[in-house]
Amino acid sequence: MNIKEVAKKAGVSVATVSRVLNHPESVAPDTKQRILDVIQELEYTPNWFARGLNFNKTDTIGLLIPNILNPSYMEIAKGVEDVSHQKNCNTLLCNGENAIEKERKYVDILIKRRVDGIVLVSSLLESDNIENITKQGIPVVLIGENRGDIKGIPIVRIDCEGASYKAVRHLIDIGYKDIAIIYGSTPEKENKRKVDGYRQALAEEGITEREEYLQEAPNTIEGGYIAGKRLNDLKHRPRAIFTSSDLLAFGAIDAMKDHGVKVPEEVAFVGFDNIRMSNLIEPKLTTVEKPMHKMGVVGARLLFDIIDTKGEDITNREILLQSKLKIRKSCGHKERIGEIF
Amino acid sequence: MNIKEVAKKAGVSVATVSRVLNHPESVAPDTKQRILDVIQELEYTPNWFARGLNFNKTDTIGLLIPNILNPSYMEIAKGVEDVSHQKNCNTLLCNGENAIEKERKYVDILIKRRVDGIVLVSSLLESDNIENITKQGIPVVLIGENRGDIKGIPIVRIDCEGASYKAVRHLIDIGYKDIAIIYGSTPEKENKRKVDGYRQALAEEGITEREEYLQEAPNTIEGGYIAGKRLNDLKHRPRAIFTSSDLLAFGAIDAMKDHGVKVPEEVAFVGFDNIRMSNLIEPKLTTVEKPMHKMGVVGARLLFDIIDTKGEDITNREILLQSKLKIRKSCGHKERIGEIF
DNA sequence: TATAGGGTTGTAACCGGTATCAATACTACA
DNA sequence: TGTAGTATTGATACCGGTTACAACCCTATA
Repeated sequence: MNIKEVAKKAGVSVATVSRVLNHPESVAPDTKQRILDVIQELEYTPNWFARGLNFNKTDTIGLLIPNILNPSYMEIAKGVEDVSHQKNCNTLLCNGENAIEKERKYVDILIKRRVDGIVLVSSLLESDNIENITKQGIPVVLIGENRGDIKGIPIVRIDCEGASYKAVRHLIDIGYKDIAIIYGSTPEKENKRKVDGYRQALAEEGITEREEYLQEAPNTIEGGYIAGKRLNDLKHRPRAIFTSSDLLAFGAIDAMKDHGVKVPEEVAFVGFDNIRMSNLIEPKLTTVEKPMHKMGVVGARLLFDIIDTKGEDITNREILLQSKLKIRKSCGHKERIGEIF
Repeated sequence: MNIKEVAKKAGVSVATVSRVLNHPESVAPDTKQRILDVIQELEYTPNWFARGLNFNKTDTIGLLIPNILNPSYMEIAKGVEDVSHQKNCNTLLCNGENAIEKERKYVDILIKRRVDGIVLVSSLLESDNIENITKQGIPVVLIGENRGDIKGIPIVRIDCEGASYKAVRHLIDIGYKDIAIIYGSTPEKENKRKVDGYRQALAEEGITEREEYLQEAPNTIEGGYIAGKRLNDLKHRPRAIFTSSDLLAFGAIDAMKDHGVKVPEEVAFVGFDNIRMSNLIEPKLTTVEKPMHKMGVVGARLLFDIIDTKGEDITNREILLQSKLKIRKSCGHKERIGEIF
């Protein structure tokens, strides 16, 4: 089942067989046909390793996401995979599990496997880790918030801070003042920005910030539940809660329901991401629509641009996609709020 | 950055360097240390392809699932990945997108890449496709329903038919008679079994089956919505709906709400899978608890058993995991049902 | 002192391909 | 007919490792 067998059976040299596969135009038509027939008959496919050894190319990209059970990341992954598949390229999906050591380990593996490029989604990695990748000649593209100190690496993101500002601003506009935030503990930088946006909206309105209204939690439904419960246990309970992800909102809303607190009548909610489930829960969740699939697509395209052009000055590019607030029932209505507060 | 450089710098032959990496016990301690120092200094890692060419082993398994946006499959994937990662093995996650051609294409890629084994989750592939894999000496394990005609391939599954029977039986027990089913169009075999379980429960009770109560739909929230709407538009509307997945239930419940039909007062629901979201929607969904993560773990362990032992008569094994009905609010209460019907 | 045997190392064949270069055959043209 | 030019093919070095085998050194024993 190797090239020698094919060559022997077709009565040619291995070079000719190799040529049929790589430069078919340079082989006489009848010889070519004979060889192709033998290839088909023997179901021969060139050895993956041998090819790699010569070409040093794998037609594989690495995709590292923080958590494969988080639909928001999976939608980004889907976008990346769609492009990658279309480019006849395989995707090695790695699950960082919100742990920097695991991310590092995966990156090492990806480098070892000589992937053609790497997409990092909301990565926890620090700049020297990432530089280490590019130093090996492997292109990298970031999707989601940057750690801030990483320069020269192309990135696709949304304006988290601005989006959060607008979300909280909306709560203020419809009458809320006691607004809390539940933000994920990872990725740190991204959530810091969301907190910044929240703070800015409050500050602008002269609302003094309460420290106990800032709740950090693991970015999961369970995390949201715990943080929601904590907020609910406060003496001075918030009337509205902004969460840095929809999952956190789901958990917090569940906590409210479990403790007999009505949403949105007693506590309003605004989430972040607009995952598919966000308009299926009760009440439908007002949330920041993050163009997840598109982020994946754009990020992957950018990566392939760099791979195909060997990266001629595409680096340093930053692509900012638009997000917008999707207003649903979970933050109540102006009229009703007027009645209640 | 190749083995020659290391050898030169350490003043030894390439063979000795290679030995340090593969059979360190056969190298004199001081030589070994000197070489290790050079390796560290030069940040040398053996070329992936060259190693593969010699060992014909990739430390990679392939994992093919029908849809990466379906949380039910992702939980299985997580289980597989957990084991694989623990085994120091990489996982190549492939998204079949519910299309047999895409599955075939991915399997070809996985074979070409000489993965050490393949896990197929609820695959659409036919027996000859799968035999083609094992013929190449690549172990395969199936998770989820079998197509029925595939023999000699180990499989981890639950009793879909029995679970569905019990689910519908529960609806009957609490007083429902007009029970519809919404089942996913893929994977065909799995859903056929669920329909069989549904039918059996009805037949046992002498309830005549209505053809219009059998609704097939793509296994997504959107599919559930459409099927739910269709059922709702019937002249003789069902009083209870069993769905072959939670996603379908979510969509159908959403359709009911949009059309002002109360759940569970006017239509009861029972889903299948028990994905994380199923007890967050309103009303909390009664559903068949499928041990997804465990299925992934068990399936992956089985695969590694076969890989490690070169498959000595482990084939033919079938592991049946237990599922149970998780009763929540979406199918109403006996008392209340008594009032309504 | 000669020799057997273990420990350590180097040489070179090999894994399965690709690509360079030279060799050959064939054509066209002077 | 001689020769240049082109099309086609084969022999072989090479990609970067692993490993069988041989060679060497050294020590222990007869």
